[in-house]
Amino acid sequence: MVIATAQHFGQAALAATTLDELNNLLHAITHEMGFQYFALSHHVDVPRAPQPALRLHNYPRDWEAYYDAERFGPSDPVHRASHLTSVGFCWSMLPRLLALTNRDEDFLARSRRIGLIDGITIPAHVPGEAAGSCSFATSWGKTPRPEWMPLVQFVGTTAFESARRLVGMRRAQADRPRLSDRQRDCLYWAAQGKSDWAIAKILGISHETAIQHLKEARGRYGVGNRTQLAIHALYDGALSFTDALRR
Amino acid sequence: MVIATAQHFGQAALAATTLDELNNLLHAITHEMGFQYFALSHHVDVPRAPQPALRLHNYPRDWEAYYDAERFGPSDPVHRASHLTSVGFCWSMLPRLLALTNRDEDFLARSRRIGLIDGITIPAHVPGEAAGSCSFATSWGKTPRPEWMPLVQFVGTTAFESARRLVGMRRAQADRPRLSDRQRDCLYWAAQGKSDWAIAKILGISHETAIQHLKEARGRYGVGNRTQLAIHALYDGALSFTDALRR
DNA sequence: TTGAAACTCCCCAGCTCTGGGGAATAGCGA
DNA sequence: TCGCTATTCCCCAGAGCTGGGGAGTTTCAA
Repeated sequence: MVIATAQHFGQAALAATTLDELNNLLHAITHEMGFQYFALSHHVDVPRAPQPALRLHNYPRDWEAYYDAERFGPSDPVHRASHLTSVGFCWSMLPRLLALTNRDEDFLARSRRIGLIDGITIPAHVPGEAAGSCSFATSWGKTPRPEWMPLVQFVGTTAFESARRLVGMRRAQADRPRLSDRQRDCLYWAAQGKSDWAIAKILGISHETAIQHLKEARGRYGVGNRTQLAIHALYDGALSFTDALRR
Repeated sequence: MVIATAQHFGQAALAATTLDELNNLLHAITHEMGFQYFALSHHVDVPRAPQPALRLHNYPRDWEAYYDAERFGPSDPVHRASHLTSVGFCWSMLPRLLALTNRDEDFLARSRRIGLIDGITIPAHVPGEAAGSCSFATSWGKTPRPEWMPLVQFVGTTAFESARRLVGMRRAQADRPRLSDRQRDCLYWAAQGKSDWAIAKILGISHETAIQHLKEARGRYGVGNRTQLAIHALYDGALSFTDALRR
């Protein structure tokens, strides 16, 4: 019974006390759902990450070495696609989700060659933390069963949450920079490509004041230019894409 | 059969062409899952939001007026809790998820008084977009059935994704510019705050070449500065936050 | 009342970015 | 072979951004 499987996994995963335990649970459920491989990770350059990052998987060993050597952690097309949606997706739908570069194609071809034929990736995002996902992959001949999607979605999300708790990912709301209203106003327009001068006109303040607000905003985020300022604000939700893309 | 219900909803939701259609689907599934109310929304001050924000619900009308008057959109404790996790949670567990202020307690008490006794909220985050969630609530006497959690999780996530697509949160694939590998390399570093000169050093090319690649990249996206270039590339997945935030 | 924070305004030097040109090489497919 | 794209390199002028100063008001909470 599918729903019982899900429930059982959910309870076990959230009760797990070590990553090893979770790893074993993932092994079992992966096969139970008809997959051969799983990979649960943060989308960072794991060996070089400054913060502890998640990575649990049973992909072939060669693959991990290749992956790290090429630093795919942050630019893996599957991961990039998972940043665009809140639901799980089949790898076969990648070309419809984003424009693949030559490198992406090479990467995917290579993955297939070592046995990762098709898979499903479940995104897992928590504002202010590194993006992550939980993938399940099939090898030769097998294809993911679409009717199991609800189960896969639940398992992936639950597994990720369990892992997050186990490595103590939760970041304090406190250490997130807070912008003042005026700083956000200026950033809002800056993110739309307006110059300091234009922002000043729009807000009805002097050129120097607009400069001052953005200077202060950069300081709060500890960055040295507008581009990084906008990116950080987007990431922590101070700014949204719908704010930034209306030109 | 639970899994069939989920599957059917998933297909219908992702095939829906209007918010009305989705609204009807949510009505139906809400009752099918044993709830009375649903609310799918972006966590913003909806009536004052500069950009279109999602909000579909069948909560009592009084509630919406109260909610907007008090500007709970961004500070609703249920929403705040949903920013701390990637899985759904029961409202009854709120006190274990965050420290509730007096205002929070008042808000929850008032919600209960008008018939929102208990509920489950499924977070839905996409990096760079306003945070959101999909909640299902019960009225008098009924309590959420924990064994339906996997189903609720799936339905909530899928409904949110469907709504996101319907309000055009995501741009069509067709008009998405494609960057060359080298352009993306330059942008990758530019998004990390590197100057043209630094990018050139890193990639081992001349200063002028780096400038040229970024010039061309701006042209492809039809934007006039680095900030907008980075934002557009982040939005369409050519660049990921983990690329950009690794300083 | 004291202080902190927000908001406002000003100056300047120097670095960085942008848009306008031009041009050569290599590869790939029609 | 021709044309297209990607990649590399170069010059320049002007606009824009950044970091370093300083300084006034208001508001709100301790």
